[in-house]
This record gives sequence, C-alpha cells and structure tokens, in this order.
Amino acid sequence: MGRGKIVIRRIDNSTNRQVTFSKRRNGLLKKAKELAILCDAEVGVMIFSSTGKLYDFSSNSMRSVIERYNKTEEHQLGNPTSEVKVFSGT
Amino acid sequence: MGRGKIVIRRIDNSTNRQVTFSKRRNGLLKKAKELAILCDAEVGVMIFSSTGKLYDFSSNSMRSVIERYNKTEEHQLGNPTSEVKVFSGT
DNA sequence: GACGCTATGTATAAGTC
DNA sequence: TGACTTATACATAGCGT
Repeated sequence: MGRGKIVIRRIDNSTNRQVTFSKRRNGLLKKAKELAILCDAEVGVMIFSSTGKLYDFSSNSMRSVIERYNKTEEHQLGNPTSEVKVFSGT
Repeated sequence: MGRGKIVIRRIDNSTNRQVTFSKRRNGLLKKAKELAILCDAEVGVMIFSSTGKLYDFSSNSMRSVIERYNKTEEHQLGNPTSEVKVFSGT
C-alpha cells in the first residue's frame, strides 16, 4: 500500500520503523474494532512496541477475553486454530 | 472496501455476517503478523466468532504475551492505553 | 522526530458459479 | 455453503513540513 510496495520483513531504519508502527498499529486496532462490531465477535488485541509500550483493544474487557481464551484453549488443544498460527500472509 | 460502502454496525443477514467474519478475520490476523514482523513488535490477537469458535495469532506464544500484558497492566493502571480503547474508527 | 498529504497497493463487498 | 472473480473503498509508503 502506499507509494511503493514493501516486503514483509523487519524495517531497518528505526525512524521509518516507528512511523510505520504508529500507522499500522492504529489500522490494526481499527480493524479489530470493526470486526467485533460487524460480526458480533469478541476480540482482544495486545501490542507491545519494541520499546515496551503497550497498546490494546478489547471488545469487552481484556480480562474477560483472556479468561475465555484460557478456558477455550483447555478444551481445544490441537485444534483448527493451529492453522491460523502458520498463516503465511503476503 | 469492495463493491459498496458499508456502515460499521452489526450485519443483520447471518450468511453475510459469517462471510464477512471469515474474510476480515483472516485480514486482521495477517495485519497482526505483518505489524509484528515489520516493526519488531510483540503482538497477540484473540478472536471468538459469534458461535464461540476461537481464532488467534501471537508473534511468540500467546501465553507469554498474556503474561507480559498482565505485568504491564499492573504498572500502567490509568495509562495512555485507555485512549486506544475509545479509538473511534471510521 | 512527529504530522499531514497523496499516489498506490491491498483488503474486501458484491456477485457468480 | 464454499470457492473464485472483480470493482471499489480503504490503508498506508514515501515525501514534504
């Protein structure tokens, strides 16, 4: 997107990396919120910048999302979710 | 995006809602992965469909992301993160 | 180094099979 | 209902301040 095409690998220039982080972080949080509303889904997103700062979004409370995650994980070990984890992306 | 413009509110037609969920869920997970790689960030995403199925992504292990979240939250109560939670979107 | 502005690359709403 | 296609809306890379 944008003026040029990019390859998905760590951005070396730290200024550029920080600018991209700021833009994409906002984009991701926005998409997460849209997904939750449009599809009536429960969503939780946690992002730590390389400097350790936390940014997050949760459709309800993050605590409840995490609790539900823990409960669900217990009952779904070795489930379809694992496919998602290896999702290759662009 | 797509052939028509949409408003961000719960999609009533359940078939359409499910199709949109599937597409946007994949898009969100992809973006999360890209952010983690491009910006060297630690990212965790948890999504529960309205039918209760879990989909997730984590740059490392979700467990470590959650632990880090809990630790960080303790030290940042009433922090800038709250701004993110009210991010208004489109 | 953070902010605002487009030209462009992507994600995706509809539609088709 | 799921998979594939296409036209568009949206996100954002590279620049200029």
